[in-house]
Amino acid sequence: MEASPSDLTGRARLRDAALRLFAQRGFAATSARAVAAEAGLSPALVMHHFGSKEGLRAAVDEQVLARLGAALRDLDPGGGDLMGSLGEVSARMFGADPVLRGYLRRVLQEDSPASAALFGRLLEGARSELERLIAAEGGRTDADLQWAPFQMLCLIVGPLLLEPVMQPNLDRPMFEAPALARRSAANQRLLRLGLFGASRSTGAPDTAKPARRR
Amino acid sequence: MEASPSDLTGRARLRDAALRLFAQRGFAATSARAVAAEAGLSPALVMHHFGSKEGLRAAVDEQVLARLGAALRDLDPGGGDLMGSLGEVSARMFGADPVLRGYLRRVLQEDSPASAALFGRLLEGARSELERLIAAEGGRTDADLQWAPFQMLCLIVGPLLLEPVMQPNLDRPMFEAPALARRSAANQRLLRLGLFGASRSTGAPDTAKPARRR
DNA sequence: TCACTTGCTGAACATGTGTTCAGTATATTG
DNA sequence: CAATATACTGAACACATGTTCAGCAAGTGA
Repeated sequence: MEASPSDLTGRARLRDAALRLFAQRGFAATSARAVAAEAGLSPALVMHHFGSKEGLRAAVDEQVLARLGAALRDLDPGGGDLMGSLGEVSARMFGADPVLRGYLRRVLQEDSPASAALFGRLLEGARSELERLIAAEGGRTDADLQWAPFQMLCLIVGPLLLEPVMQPNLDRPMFEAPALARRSAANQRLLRLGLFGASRSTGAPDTAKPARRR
Repeated sequence: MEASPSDLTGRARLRDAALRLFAQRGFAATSARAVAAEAGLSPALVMHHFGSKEGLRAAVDEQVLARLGAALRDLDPGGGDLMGSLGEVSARMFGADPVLRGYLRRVLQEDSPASAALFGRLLEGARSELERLIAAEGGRTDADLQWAPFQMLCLIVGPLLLEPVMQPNLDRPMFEAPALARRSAANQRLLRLGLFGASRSTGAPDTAKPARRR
């Protein structure tokens, strides 16, 4: 059961409103007054609770990164599905919440140390995932192992970053479940076989159905 | 021979200064006064020449898209190198000019119709490139042909978008020539063979040297 | 010479910004 | 009950913003 907005404390409502507006318009383009109005509260309350607009941003960052960190943490345990788990988490995180998507898009666009650190964690995840992938495939590869994790991340994070310009070129929402599943499958196939390999059925089963009309 | 800043007309100097600052800080976070100061001119001149700050943005957009369009236009003629030509143009465009890179990053982050249209053109380029790739490979593929062009673009545009968060995780500049060449090679290999295919020497020759220390 | 356009400026205006502060309810604690 | 802390507000402050406007200097054509 979700708590209705008016049930939350002022602090939480301000933080949520800020998350929404920052995701939509960006930090610089969002005024403290707009946040307060969205939350139905007084602008002065922002200062009371967070000290400054920058403090508000920090609080929002913290909450988002906590949510993201939690999601990334219960990613490992299965260990079986190989890189499909990244598609999983991306589905659970990004697919569910367009606001979170927008905010993450903004964060990954900055060049603050915090952003670089977040990306570093994603990179580490991609690296270990890649190692498992390689091991499962027999340890044989001619690929550029320094760059491969970045390629993985580009494939996964790219659609998130490009959503605003990509979506108008598609006929169905990019982040609904079937599209996500299809993308995840396409990424796995690309990484394992390239565009031209025949899909021999070794390794993970192909769970994707091309469930898109047209 | 480059024209020194003081040789340019006020209008051009304002536009160039705006390009620089928009690329660096974003549009919303850049004041008309800051642009004027960067150009060594009066803020009122922005209004005189462009009517409004939005007009200034339009002028900058126009110039950048013209530059980009020209670069994309003399991409086709060769026709031989397959998708390597995209690496080529990306090297000539993005590698050369960090300012242009920053600005393009900002543009691809917006959700204006102009941005979507620009991406649409990139997408079309990727599609035709992909068709040539498939034809050259014998026309046989199990890949997801609807999604494949997006995958290509993610691999190419991803490093551009992620530069601010990626660069701190690397020990060499991402957009110097050898890194670009290496990335282009890695992308070609990934698309053709995946991470695990043996690099049989059919098709385009492998022109990349892993010219990176460490 | 005059009139006229063009590039450009300084000062000002109205508005929106982040932030401060005194003060008011409401609850909690002694 | 009084005392105190907490959540919250309205009005104000200092400042930055986009924009306007009257006017200056310089070049051009008649």
